[in-house]
Amino acid sequence: MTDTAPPPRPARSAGRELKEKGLFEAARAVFAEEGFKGATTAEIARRAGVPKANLHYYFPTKEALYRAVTEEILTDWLAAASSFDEKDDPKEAITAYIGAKMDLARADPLGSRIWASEILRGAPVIKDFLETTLAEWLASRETIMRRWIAAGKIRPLEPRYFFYMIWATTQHYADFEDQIGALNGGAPLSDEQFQKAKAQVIDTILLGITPL
Amino acid sequence: MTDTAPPPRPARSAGRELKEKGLFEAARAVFAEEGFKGATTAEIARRAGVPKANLHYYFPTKEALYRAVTEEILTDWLAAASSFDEKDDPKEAITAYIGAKMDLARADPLGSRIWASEILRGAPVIKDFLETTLAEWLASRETIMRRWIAAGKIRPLEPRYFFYMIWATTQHYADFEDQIGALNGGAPLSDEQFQKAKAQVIDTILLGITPL
DNA sequence: GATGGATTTGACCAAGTGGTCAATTCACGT
DNA sequence: ACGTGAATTGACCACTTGGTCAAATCCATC
Repeated sequence: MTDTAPPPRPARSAGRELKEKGLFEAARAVFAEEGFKGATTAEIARRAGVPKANLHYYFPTKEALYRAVTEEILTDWLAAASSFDEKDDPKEAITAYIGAKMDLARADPLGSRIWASEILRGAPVIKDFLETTLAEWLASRETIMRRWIAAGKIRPLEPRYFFYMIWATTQHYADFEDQIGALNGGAPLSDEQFQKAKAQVIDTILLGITPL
Repeated sequence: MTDTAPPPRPARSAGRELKEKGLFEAARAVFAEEGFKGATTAEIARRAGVPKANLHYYFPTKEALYRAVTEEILTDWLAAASSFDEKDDPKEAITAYIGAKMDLARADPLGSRIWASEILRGAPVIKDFLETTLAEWLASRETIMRRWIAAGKIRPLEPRYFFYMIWATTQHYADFEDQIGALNGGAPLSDEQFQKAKAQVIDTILLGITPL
């Protein structure tokens, strides 16, 4: 993920990677808050504590930085998605998947927000990912779901709308963290609250797809 | 909604309201795509087909325009929310509410996207609404839900996480319309597809909260 | 058709934008 | 100590930003 565009050749210095990481994280925060267009390289550099010119030494353009940030997010998404495949039993697979997605939303809300912001502006950068990798992932899991339906393990439903519900709900805890906080007396969800929410999401969805 | 800041007094001209409406709608589109900071008054004026200086005649600042847009969205949200209260039976009330929220997402995706974008940037403009009106709405509906739980009409659960699931899922169909389209072969959901999705969301959530 | 306020708009401005560049400083092998 | 390439950064540039303004135009009423 850090080999997107290293200006010179071997890129060995540990200090270099550290600074690159600082800019990378600052960029995540600013892109998450302001979106691609609203984010400014000056603000990113300021948060990373480096002069703006130095940012452009590590990342030639704002878009290169944004693409680097974006790529990592897609990787994380796929990693969480793989937890769907670890079990053959629908209940276990879905429990693991929702749990992984909830944990990802909790651990990396910025990633989820950048994704959301990217979709809101028409997904210019990740459209290809959506149309190929994500579409394939979805299609193959739809096949699995339909097998479960045929086996009577879950009730008949359109698998894709089922996944949309999972994506929406889990990502809501990242994207709308501020709204949830405002409704929680101004404080973000505690770990206990979050665990309870996670359990409830899992229970509700599992119950919602049981055969009648 | 149009009385936010009418420069002169009686504001009677029909032409005036029409032009204001044009700017208003253009602003909705641009704010939805680019967020508050990313949106430019020049772009809004361009889409509305008027010179930028004219925009500033009707709306003195970009923020005034944004606030006008935002206010209408909150009104629409509350209108849809009221459908929760029309029935005493949980099944009917929840069905009506989810249906209304899905229909709103379908009819006005821009409003939902502006809301999402506003939350993503920390909700500076609607924070007060979240902490007062929305918090009160939620608290009072939580009371209703707990009554249903006590009566054994729905299974025990934390009402607020239940509502988050509804909000997340319904708004997903607006905020992530482009993603859904990309996963639908590049075309937005047809009316039939959308109706099916709506029905499935309602069925899954209702089933997910039935007493065991 | 003259009056006067409502409306329109091109020109303009100070501040901010992404990005460049040359001059400097640093780290390290010799 | 020296040389060399990597890394740093202040100054700068062309362009865009939100917003202003005064001059022009419209239009209902007299």
